[in-house]
Amino acid sequence: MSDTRTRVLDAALACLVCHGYGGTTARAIAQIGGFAPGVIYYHFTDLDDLLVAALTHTSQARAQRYRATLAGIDRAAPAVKLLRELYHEDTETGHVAAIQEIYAGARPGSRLAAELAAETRRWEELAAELLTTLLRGKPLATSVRVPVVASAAVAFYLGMETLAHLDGDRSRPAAFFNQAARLAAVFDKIPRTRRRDRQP
Amino acid sequence: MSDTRTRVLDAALACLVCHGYGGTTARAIAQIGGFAPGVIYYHFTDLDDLLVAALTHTSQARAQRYRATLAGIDRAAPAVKLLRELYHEDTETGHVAAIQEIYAGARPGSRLAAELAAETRRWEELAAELLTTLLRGKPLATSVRVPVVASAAVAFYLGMETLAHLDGDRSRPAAFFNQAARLAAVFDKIPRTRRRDRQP
Amino acid sequence: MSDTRTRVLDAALACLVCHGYGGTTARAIAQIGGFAPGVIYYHFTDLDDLLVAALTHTSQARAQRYRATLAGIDRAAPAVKLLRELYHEDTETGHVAAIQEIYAGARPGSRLAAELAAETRRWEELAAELLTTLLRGKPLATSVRVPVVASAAVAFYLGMETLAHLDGDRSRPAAFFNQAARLAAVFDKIPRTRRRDRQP
Amino acid sequence: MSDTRTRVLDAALACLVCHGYGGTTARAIAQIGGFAPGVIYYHFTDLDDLLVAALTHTSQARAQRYRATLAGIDRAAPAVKLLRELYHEDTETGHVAAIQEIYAGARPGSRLAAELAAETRRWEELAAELLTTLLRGKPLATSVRVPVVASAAVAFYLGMETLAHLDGDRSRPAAFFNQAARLAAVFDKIPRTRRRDRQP
DNA sequence: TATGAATGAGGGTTCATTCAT
DNA sequence: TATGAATGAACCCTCATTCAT
Repeated sequence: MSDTRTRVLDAALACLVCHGYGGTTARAIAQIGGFAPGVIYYHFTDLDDLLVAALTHTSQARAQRYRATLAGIDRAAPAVKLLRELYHEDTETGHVAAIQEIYAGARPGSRLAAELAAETRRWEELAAELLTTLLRGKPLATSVRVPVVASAAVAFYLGMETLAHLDGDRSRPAAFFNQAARLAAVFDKIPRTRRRDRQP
Repeated sequence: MSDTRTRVLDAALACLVCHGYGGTTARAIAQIGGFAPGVIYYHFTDLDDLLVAALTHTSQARAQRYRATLAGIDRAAPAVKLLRELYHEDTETGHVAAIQEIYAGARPGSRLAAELAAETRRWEELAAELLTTLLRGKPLATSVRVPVVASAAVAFYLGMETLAHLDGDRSRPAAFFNQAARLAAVFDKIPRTRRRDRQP
Repeated sequence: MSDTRTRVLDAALACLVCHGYGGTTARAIAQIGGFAPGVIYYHFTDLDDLLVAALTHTSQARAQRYRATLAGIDRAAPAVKLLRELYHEDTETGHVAAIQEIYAGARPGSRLAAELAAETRRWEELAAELLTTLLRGKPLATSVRVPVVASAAVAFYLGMETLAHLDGDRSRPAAFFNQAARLAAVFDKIPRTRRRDRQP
Repeated sequence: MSDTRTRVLDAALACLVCHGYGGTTARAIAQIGGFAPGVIYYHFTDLDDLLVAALTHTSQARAQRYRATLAGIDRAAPAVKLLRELYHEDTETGHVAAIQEIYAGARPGSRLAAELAAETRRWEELAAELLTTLLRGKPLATSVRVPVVASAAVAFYLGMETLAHLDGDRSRPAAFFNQAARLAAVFDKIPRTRRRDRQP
């Protein structure tokens, strides 16, 4: 909770964004944050430990924002619109870039990877909630395993970000959202057949 | 074309798979390949140079295999079946794992990143060809920008692999292919409205 | 100003003396100084940076000593006597040997070479001051361009050291100083024709 | 005597000139000469061995040229004029630059250093011969130990070259020769007192 | 006689981490 | 609580040299 601790966390995220996982060294973080490298080891046992903390820090803050924004949305078109805005926020805050770097760098088996996997599951759950609401009463619902498609959505989001990151081309995500909006319009025209689901 | 050159390439790919991008050091590659680290620098100017060569090596070999396998397929169900098999090959050969590590590690702006972006475009083209064939005559075709969806497919494939890689869980891709098979069955039932497209 | 910084500087000079320019590696310096190689890079950005610092360090200290010792000397015989003593100090402190190695190793165009050239100009100026004083009022003065002869003196000193260094033969400089003393005696017998020069 | 052997020698000298002692590696020499690095080790046991051979190769050729050109010269002014021309040749052929690099790089105690010392002695002898002729019958001769001044001349020549090399400034040698010409004119005006020396 | 592949030691440099202050 | 100096392992890469061909 110390003020410095937060500064370190923020510096680590900023460092991931501008130097990448490989460039996120103790010295680089310290320089960005304007403190001595030793400080890191006062508040965290490890660089790995710091990264884990930074990951949950940003991920949970964003998840909360997503949940709050998407609450009550049950139609695809507005959902896509809001997601586009949220994604825009993600890029502005640097959240996605940082997370993406962690995905890139986390060694399977490490604590960081484990934490990242856990965080990923939370996002899959969030996506599943939204999907469930959107599919309620739709005939397509019978062909769709919600958790699987939720997971696929997260995977896609991650892959999209990886590609965007690679060549710094933000036009791809924009095209994706346009395409999604088009499909959402089609989807929203499919009538709901059943009214009473889940919550009796 | 030297024999050793190929050994170095293969060792680099193997190293990416088992040590990750960050662990793909000259020494690690040499140890895996059973040669002296200096050999690398005899055949390649740089580690970056080696990685670029390894990337195109495996990527183009796989692309050729995909193209050959998917030639002439115009229905979704068999396409999904073949893609599942091809993906299985990818994991067996280590191709995806290696590529995924390169995506993870390539610094934007580096030659490696540029090469990777170029390679990505080739895969997007391949996906676009398949999609075009599948969508031919379908009413959905009007709502779909083929290049965008092709690009999305590549992004999804990449993200899926990243997630699978993270926790070593291969069940996710399996679930994805199952879900895809289900949707493919639905898709294939949609009748083609137009018979004579593109090739008269 | 840190204590260690000075230790690194001294170790670098000592290393130049006993291992030569080519043998002045980070590791060799560290071993001589009794510290870890990494220390060098904590205090200096580069080996080149260290060498530049070491050069100015020793050169300016010696220049000051020369200037102080030779102040007010206006006759050749005592000048030669003092120069012989100063040269003896140079060899004892290792100053000449170190400088000579830097002359030998500095690549033209490098920062080290530039710094060395600047330092050389300072020595030429010092020599010019002495020469001016010695020549004041002598008829020979009309045949002598002071800056050129000063420059020649520095060149000679450097070459003499290079030769002495080559075979470790200190008898050559001794012979040179003897010869210089003999010529100085001749020179001092030439009467000054003009009394009132420069400073009235 | 093999043709290739000479090519290797020339390549080594050329390499010294353009890459310096430190850059005179087996590979660099081979590249300049247009042959495989292995060739060097066929004709020479060592890089050191090659440099020794290259040293004597160029040094003796130049010494012969100097001796032939200066034969019979007994007055200072023409001697300086010829030396200036010879020096110009030295720079054009790259002879001095190469030799200077060897002086710079030869480790004391090495065979190369020993050979260089021997070669230096030969140049000192050559200088002594010229000096003896010039001083014959001059009153100054009594104050001058010919071998010492000859040695000093060689040292000066070497130092001059080192300085010229450092900043690529060829104006210094030019100024030196001008100054020498002026002093030579003065010197030549001193009358010879004795007529019958050495050769009866 | 010449080649090109290969080796392994050692070069400069960076980094996570520790520790006295 | 924070600092900055220090460590030592490891990294990428180069080199003299060897050797099969």
